Amino acid sequence: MQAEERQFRIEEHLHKSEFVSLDELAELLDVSPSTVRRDLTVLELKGTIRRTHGGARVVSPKSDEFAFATRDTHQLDEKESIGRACAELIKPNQSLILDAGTTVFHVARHLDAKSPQVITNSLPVANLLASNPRVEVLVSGGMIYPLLGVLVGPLAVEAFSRLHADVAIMSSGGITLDGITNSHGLLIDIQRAMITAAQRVIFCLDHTKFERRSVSFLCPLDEIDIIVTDRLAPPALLAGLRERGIEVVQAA
Amino acid sequence: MQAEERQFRIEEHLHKSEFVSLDELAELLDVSPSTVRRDLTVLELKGTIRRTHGGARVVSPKSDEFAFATRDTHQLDEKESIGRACAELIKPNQSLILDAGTTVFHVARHLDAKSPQVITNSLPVANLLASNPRVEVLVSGGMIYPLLGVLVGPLAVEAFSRLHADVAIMSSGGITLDGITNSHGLLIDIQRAMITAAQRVIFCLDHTKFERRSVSFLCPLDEIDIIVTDRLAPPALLAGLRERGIEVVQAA
DNA sequence: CGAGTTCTTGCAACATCTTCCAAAATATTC
DNA sequence: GAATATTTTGGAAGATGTTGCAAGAACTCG
Repeated sequence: MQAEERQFRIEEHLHKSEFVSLDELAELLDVSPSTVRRDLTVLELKGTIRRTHGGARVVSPKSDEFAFATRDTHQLDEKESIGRACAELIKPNQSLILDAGTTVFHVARHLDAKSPQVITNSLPVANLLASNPRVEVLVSGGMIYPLLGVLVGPLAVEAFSRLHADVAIMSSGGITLDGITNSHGLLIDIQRAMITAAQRVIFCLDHTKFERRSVSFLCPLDEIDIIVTDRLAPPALLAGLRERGIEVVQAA
Repeated sequence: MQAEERQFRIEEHLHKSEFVSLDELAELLDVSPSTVRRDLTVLELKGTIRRTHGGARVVSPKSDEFAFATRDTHQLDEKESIGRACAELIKPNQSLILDAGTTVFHVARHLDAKSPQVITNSLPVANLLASNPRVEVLVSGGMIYPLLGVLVGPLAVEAFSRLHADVAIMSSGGITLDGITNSHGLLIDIQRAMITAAQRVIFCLDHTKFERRSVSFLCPLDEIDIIVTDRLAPPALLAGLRERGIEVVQAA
């Protein structure tokens, strides 16, 4: 049987059953587990499926929650501790702008009743804080970018360009000594407006973002006040950041 | 069973019962208590549940669904059929403004991919449609009114006063021959802006809203094009509405 | 405070994954 | 069509992840 044929049948099978084990597939396709593994790797790269221990699942299960909230368990520990550490930097009664990244979502979870005013363009963050009567949540307008639940477009940019906050809590796709970069072009304008609207700017970046460059340039380093990261961030780059006057916090 | 599958079933179970004991889960999933503990730790990190001694609870009772979506089972059948009937009135490719009432939420559920452009100030509606990649959802900005998940305030009013749509689908607290009334003062300005922004105005009102007057006046009858209601609406008032040129649809 | 329960931590057994290599299948060249 | 590259496949060794258990710490409740 051809590789493509096999992979097609794996996809097909997954549409029916949400999850398949490796052995199941090996038997179904009558090939060795090794071959199935290779096929799964290809399919995962293609983005049509997601590998798990012992098998594979469809990319988006029936869950109606947003992709990142359920799917993204990458660097979960790191993001969690970054979230806690960043929340600790916030003083009571400060007004905050919250970016739409997955790391910032974890910050929101730790904010609790600390800050009475939060401005965000992230639906997951809005949903999270909506149930907390002690937090006042202002949602920017905008078009929903489906997978991530981010509000984008001119309405969002304008909302931020006309508001003001004490602190902006941001995340992005990459950081080098040349500055911060991010992958989604749609987000760049909004993030720029967020940075401009805030007195202080905090970036939450797990170690995988260091020394990485994404497609679009977001801002130079001198616009950043604090960077919160985890223990595994490369010391060399951290030293460089400190040299430029940026406060670096490493979460436990 | 897979770790993910287990965790999904734990979440699912918790949505039903608010609290589960460790032993209960261990038996349900047929794994050791240790494994359940580990799953709970992961889920807590993800933020979907909260661990307690001896088990786990939902993160905050009915947090991810807004009050009305769970609590309001009043006239559920009626609202459901009104929702369906109203959705049928929409022609493909019309742009819609969706109000934040519970009845309108049911309309959204039946829209499917009919209308590629939806504008709303309701978080529940936004969440609902966000997972549908074929619908373009524009969210008005605004402050979250916690219990209902409605976006209110100047940002919301302004968003609607600067947008335009073919149809506005509205609901409210009461209707008489004198016009439409609603209870939340905060919503009045926004609803007025919605009505102004739309070419045609549809009101979805179950029979309990008829001959009732709420605190604030919203609009006179001549701004309404269509009213969708259920079988139990009082015929006298319906006749009066028809006399004034309003199209009345009674859902089965 | 103390008895009982529940939680954390470290550990060993087991399953699964990755990496590498040799055999088989397929493609390419002359 | 034979000889030689290239790709694909299956398997083995070692790394990594997962699970259940037990001992000690921490918590709950009377």
